Amino acid sequence: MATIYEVSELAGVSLATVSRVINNSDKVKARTREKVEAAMKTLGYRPNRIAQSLATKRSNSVGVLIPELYGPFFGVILSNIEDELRAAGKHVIITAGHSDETIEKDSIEFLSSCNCDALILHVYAVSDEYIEQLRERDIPIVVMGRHIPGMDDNCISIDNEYGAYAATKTLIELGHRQLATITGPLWKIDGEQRLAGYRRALDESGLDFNRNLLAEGNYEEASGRQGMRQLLQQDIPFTGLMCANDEMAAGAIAVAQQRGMTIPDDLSIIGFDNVFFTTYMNPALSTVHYPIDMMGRMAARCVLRDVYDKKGMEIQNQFEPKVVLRASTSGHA
Amino acid sequence: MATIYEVSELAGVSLATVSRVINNSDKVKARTREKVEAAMKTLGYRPNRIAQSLATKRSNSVGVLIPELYGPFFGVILSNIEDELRAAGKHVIITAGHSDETIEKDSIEFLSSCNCDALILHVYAVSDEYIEQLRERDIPIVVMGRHIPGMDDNCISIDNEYGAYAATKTLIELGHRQLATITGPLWKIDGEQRLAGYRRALDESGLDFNRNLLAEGNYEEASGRQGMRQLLQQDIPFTGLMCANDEMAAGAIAVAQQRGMTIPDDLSIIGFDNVFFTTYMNPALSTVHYPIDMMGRMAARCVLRDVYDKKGMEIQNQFEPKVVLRASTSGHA
DNA sequence: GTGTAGGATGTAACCGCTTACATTTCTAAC
DNA sequence: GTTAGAAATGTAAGCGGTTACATCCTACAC
Repeated sequence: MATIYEVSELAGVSLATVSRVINNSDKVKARTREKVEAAMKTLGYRPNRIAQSLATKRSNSVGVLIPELYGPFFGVILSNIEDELRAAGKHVIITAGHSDETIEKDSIEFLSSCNCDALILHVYAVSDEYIEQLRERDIPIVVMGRHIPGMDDNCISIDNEYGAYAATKTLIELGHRQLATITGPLWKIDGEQRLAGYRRALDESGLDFNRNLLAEGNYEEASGRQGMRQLLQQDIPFTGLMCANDEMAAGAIAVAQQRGMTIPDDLSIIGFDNVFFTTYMNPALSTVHYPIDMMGRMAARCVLRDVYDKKGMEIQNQFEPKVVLRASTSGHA
Repeated sequence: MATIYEVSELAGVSLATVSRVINNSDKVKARTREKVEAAMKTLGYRPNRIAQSLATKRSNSVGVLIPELYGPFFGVILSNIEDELRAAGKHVIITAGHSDETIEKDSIEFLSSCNCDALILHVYAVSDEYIEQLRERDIPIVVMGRHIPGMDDNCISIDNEYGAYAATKTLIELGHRQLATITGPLWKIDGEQRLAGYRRALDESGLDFNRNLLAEGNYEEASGRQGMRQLLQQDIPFTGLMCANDEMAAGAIAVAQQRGMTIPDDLSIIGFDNVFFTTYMNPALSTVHYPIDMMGRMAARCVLRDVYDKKGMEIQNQFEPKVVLRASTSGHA
C-alpha cells in the first residue's frame, strides 16, 4: 500500500498538504489539490486507518458487544446498528460476549484497545457497577436491553416485566385459569423480569402461582422442549403457557404436537420477542413484540449524537412491548 | 489509558523492556519482569492495539465480509468464524456487503485499511477477477460460498448444483412428475447453480422443464410467498416444489396453507440450507443440508493456517450438500 | 585478576498519519 | 513598488508501540 509520503513525493508537495486534501480540511489551492488527487489515484493510495486512528485518537468505528452472533434476535440488532452507522460513515467492530463475565470483560477491553470511539453493549454477566466504572474511565457507552439508573440517556431498554404481564394477562382474558410458564435463565435480568410480569398478572387476577408449573429454560429451543416435557410430567393440568421467548415456544409446541396435542385447542401458547420465524410456524405464534430493530437503530443514534455530534435525531430510550395475537392462542371456556 | 511510557517510568526500566514483557519475547530477568508486571497492574495498563498494529503491520484481526448481518444463515457463519478465531486469540472485524458491488468493494477497502491480517469474503457482486487482483495486492483472502479457479486452497465451497439436483431427484423418486421451482436470484452464482441442478434432475428423468413453473425469488420469505402465488396462477398442476432456500419454502408453504392446501398431501415441498427454523415448521421442512457452521470454521482455519502458521489443522475445502427428509414431502402415486 | 561470551537492558529509528506552528506566497491597498 | 495581512504550504513533533543495534553486566575459564 502506498503511503502518504509517496503521494507527497509524486505530487511534489509536503506531507501536510496531502493530509489536508485527505481530510479536506483547511484551505488547499485547487491546483494543488488536483495534483495530489492525481498522485493518489495513480498510486492507488488509501489512507491507513490504523495510522490515522493512532494520530487522531479517533477511529470512526464503534464497538458492539452482544451475547451471540447468531440467532434471530441479535442478528437484527447488529444489522440495524450497522445500517445506521454506515450511513454516517462509521464502522462497527463486533464481538460476542457469550453471557460470560470473563469473556464480556475481555471483549470490552479488546474493543477499547481498538480505539473505538464508543461502545454499544448488550451484556448480561457484567454488573452495573462495572459498566459505570467504564464510563468514568473515558469511553462513551450505550447499554442495550437493560436499564442502569443514572444512565438513562444511554440506555435503550424495554419494559420486560410489562411485556410478560401483558402476555399473561392476555391468556387470562382469553379465559385460561391454569397457566404454566417456561422462563428464561433467572439469573439474567430479562429472564427475571419476565417472570415477575407473569407473576404480577397471576396475582392481579387472584390466580395462584404454582412453582411446579414453572420450568426454567435458557432461551434456546431445546430448553423449550425440555421445559415442556417437565411441565407435562407434573400431571397438573394447564391450558395456557407463556414462554419467555419464541425459540422456547417453538420447542414447547413441537413437544406438545408430538404428544398429540392440538395448539391452540388443547393448549394456548404465547411467546416473547416476535422474531421473524414466528409467522413461519403453524400455528403462527402469538407473542410479544420486541422492537429490536428500532432499538438497534436507537443505540446507534445515541452514539451518533453523543460522539459524532449529529444533531436533531429522534431518539427513543424506553420501549413498550406489545402483544401480537396470532393462531397459537384461543379462548377457553 | 496508561501508556507504555508511564509503565516504564514506574518500573524504572526502558520502553524496550516493557515491550519485551508485553510480548514475552526475548529474555527478561525474572525480577525485572515482576517489576514491570506490577507497574502494569497498578496502572491498569493495556497495550494499545492500534499502536501495536501500526508498528508491527499486524493486527491479529481478520476481516469478515458477508452479505447480511441478520438471518439464520450468515449469523451462523459469523458465529463459527469468531469462535474458531477467538480460540486462537484473534479477532474479527465484520462488515456487510449487501450484495452490492460498490458496498462490497468499499467494505473490502475498509477492511484492508484496518490492517486486517486476512479477509474472509462471502461476496456476490464482485467479480472473480477483482478478487484475484486483491490477492496479488498483498492480503491473504479466503472466499466462501464460491469457487474461484486457481484459488482452490482458499475457497470454501459447496456443490450447489448437486444439492439442487439431489433435492429434485428426491422429489422425482417420490413419484412426482410435475415439478415447480422457486429459484434464488439468478444473477447470484448459487441461484444459478441451484437452478442448474434442478434442470439436470429433470433432464435426467426425461421430464420437461417448463419455464412457467419457475418463479425467481430473492431468498427472502416474502419472495417465496410471491413466487407461490405466481406459480398457482399459471393453472398448471404441480405436485412437487423445490425452493432454493428455506425462507422461500416457508413463504410458499404459508401461501399454500392459506389456500387450503395440505402439505405434503397436496404438494411436496423441499427447501435448501437446512437452517435452524426448519424444524420449528409444521410440517417440518424437508431440505438440503448446507453445513454452514463447518464451512465457517474451515474458513477461519484457512487463515489460521496461512496467516498465523498454525499447523496440523483439518481443513476441508469442498463440501457436499445432503438431502434431509422431513415431513413436508411425501410419495405420490 | 583478566578476558570474553552471552544474557539483559537501553537507545533511537520507525510504522503512517495529524496538526500546531513557522514560513513562504499571494493579494490588494496605498 | 511597498507592505501588511491573509492564504497556502512546509516543518517537525507527536500518537504508542516494536525492534535492530549498541551497551552494559555477569559469570566463568584461565
